[in-house]
Parts: sequence; structure tokens; C-alpha cells
Amino acid sequence: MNAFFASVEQQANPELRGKPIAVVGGGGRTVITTSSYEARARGVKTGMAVWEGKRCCPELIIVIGDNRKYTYTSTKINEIFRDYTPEVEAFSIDESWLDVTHSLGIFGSAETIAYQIKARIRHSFGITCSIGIAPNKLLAKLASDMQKPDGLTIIKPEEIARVMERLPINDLCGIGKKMQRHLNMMSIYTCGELGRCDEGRLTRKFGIVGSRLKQMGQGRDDSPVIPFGEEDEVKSVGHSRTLERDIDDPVEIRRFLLQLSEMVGNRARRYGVSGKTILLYVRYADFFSSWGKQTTLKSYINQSDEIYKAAIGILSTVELEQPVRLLGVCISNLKHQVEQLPLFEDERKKLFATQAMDKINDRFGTMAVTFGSLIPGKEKAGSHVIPPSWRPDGIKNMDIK
DNA sequence: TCTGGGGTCCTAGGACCC
DNA sequence: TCTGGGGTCCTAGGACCC
Repeated sequence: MNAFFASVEQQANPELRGKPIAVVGGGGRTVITTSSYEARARGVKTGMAVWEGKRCCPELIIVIGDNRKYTYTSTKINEIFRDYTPEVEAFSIDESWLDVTHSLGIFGSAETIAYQIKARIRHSFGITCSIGIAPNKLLAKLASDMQKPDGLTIIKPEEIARVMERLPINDLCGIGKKMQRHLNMMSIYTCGELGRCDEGRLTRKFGIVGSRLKQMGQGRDDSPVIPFGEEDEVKSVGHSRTLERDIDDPVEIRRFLLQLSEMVGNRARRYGVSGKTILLYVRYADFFSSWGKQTTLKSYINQSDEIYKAAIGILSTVELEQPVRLLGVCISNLKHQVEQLPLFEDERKKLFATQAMDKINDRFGTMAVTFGSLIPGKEKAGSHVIPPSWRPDGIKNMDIK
């Protein structure tokens, strides 16, 4: 999709159409996620801070993003794709690969399919997309980037060599800034040069990646399109957040970690996974220094308070050097959770409470129900963070129904 | 007034076991 | 008193993508 989030917003609100808009996250220290083509024409770019965008384009309209709109639209668009082939792989929220090899008998040609898809997306959602048609995923992605917005680019097998010859290596998906610099230092600037490079020279410098690089330079890619439901299992679930202001109060830090742990736990439970490696990530106030520390537990967990406990455990092993700008919690080393009732009543109650909480939050929104210590304003009363495991004396003997 | 958040994959090096 | 080689699991960090 072209300028996906911005296009969806312009479609949802006609007043935004034809105007320079930027979609941003909520909160104070946000950056521009996507901007409309009108804004891009004025120099607004993804990743800019809001004030930078406004400096380029004073009339820039700031829109706080609404993920539900984008996931809904994305889902519907992928349903359109599956009318043409079951082999649809979503690369991101606004990009998919379709293998139409086996659909040509029905629809005629890839080009016909592409035109139909473009028309249907425009008709149903009022947004445009750029499509690339090529013999493999690497080249299809490359082709789709060649004409924006509303493009359709075809790379035929016999054209590959010509297209690659003078193409800058960093136009390929998978070659970023650092790789480009390394290759440039080897006097490799174009895909033509990369494709002709001695494979041994590449593997000595880059290991296994070396032979893959040579193939990429030649426009070769034999990776299959992996359809929905056949992807690898999710490997990690994490959340991180830049705080509204830098903090160094350990109480506030723990409060925030509890919130992140609940977000991670909720999503892990929704996926039906639990994990045994917990990562705590910290970025300091100076922005540049950050670290991550992980620990692997004996057992698999996905309860928010257990994730929190592990994160706090890591935190207690370090001395914070600066106020904290960003905190993150991530769980990995995942396995599918086999649903089973805990043996002890305490744990059963906790499980039921968690399930009730998840259900409410899934229906009424994140944090509709949450831990008492996360209720805003609590800290102002001078109270400190109450760990989720805390109970007033004697409450265990009370029959809470 | 600085600079988000979600991931995957790869490598290096250490601990530990047989 | 000194010694090999295979393997797994773990942590840390970097590169890359959207």
C-alpha cells in the first residue's frame, strides 16, 4: 500500500484528503510513522520528530494513529489477495507476496491479476498500492518499489540481468546501511558488481551470508511464499515504551515494568504461548547508551506477575547509571501452552482472575481492568508500588467470591 | 523541541556435559 | 601432570526489515 496509515486516515476523514498529514503515535516523544504524499513532497519523512516535520511543512496536520483501522483494512485487503491464490504471505501490515503461478490458468496473467487487485483495493478502501511482478520474491519486492504511488512494474526473466547491472545494492531488501558500507569498501556498488564478485571473497568476509549476497546481486531468490497458517511460530513477544519524561525513581520504574509485563503477558496468553527467557531492556536519558539483560528461568511462564518478577530480578542485578528514557520487556524461548488447571486452589484462582481480566481487556480495551498499583494518581498519595503478590494480612482466610 | 515500536536472524564466546 | 572433540544451551550484541 502507498502511505498506508496516512491513506487510511485520509479516506476515513475527507477533510484530510489532498492535505499534508502525518500519522504519529500517542504521547509526547513520538515520531512520524507515515506521512501523506502531500507531506512527503514538502520533505516530511518517516522517523522525523513531530517538530521536525512541522519545520519542513508548517501546515502539516498531525493525526494520532489508530491501529484498529489499519489492522482491519490490512486483513480485508489480504482477503482480496486470497481470491486469487491461497499462497499469500504477509510481509508486514501493508505488504504481501502472492505466488500466482498456479492461478494463471484461471485469471490469464499476473498482470491481469494485478490490475484487478488494484481496482478492488481502490474501490473498496479508496487507497492505492504499488505492485511488482517478477519471478521471485526478491525481485517482486524490488519491482514494487520502483513506481510509487499507484505503480505496476514487471521484471521479466530475460530482463533481470539488465535491471540488476546498474542497480545500487542498497535497493535490495536485506542490504542496509552497514552492509552497503562494507560492500562499498570492497568496491562493490551495483548489483551487477555484487553478482559477479568471487563467492569465496564474500563468504570469507560475511560467512554464510556471503553466498546469499552473490545470489541477490544476480537477482536470484528461491525462498517460497509461505501462506497464512504455515509461518513459523512466533519466537518472541515484547513491548517497549519511551517514557513521557526521563525517570530515575525506582518506584516509577517498577510501576512501568509492571505495566509492560502485563502487556506482554496479555499478548502471550492471547497467542497461547509461554516462555522461559525474559529480557529487560533499558535506554538511558542520553539516548545512545542502552543495554538489554536476559535471564532464563527453570519453567515456562506467561502470567504478568511472574514476568514482572523476572524483570525486577534482572533490574536488581544492575546499578542504573542515568535516568531512564525507555523501558522494554520481552519474553522468548517460547512454547505452546498446554491448557491445564493448576493443582493448588490459590493458583487456580489466580488463573481464573487472569482469564477474566484478559477477557474484559480484549473486549473493552487494554488496561480497562488492571492492577491497582497502575491506577493513575496512586503514587501521588505517597504510596509505593504494591507488588501484585502482595495481600493484606489475613486476606487469605477471607472467602472472596 | 531531538530521535517509536514491533519483530527476525546471525555471530561470538562461555558454561557445561559426555 | 596434561590432555581432545563433539554437542547443547545460554547471554550479549549487531544488522536488518516494516
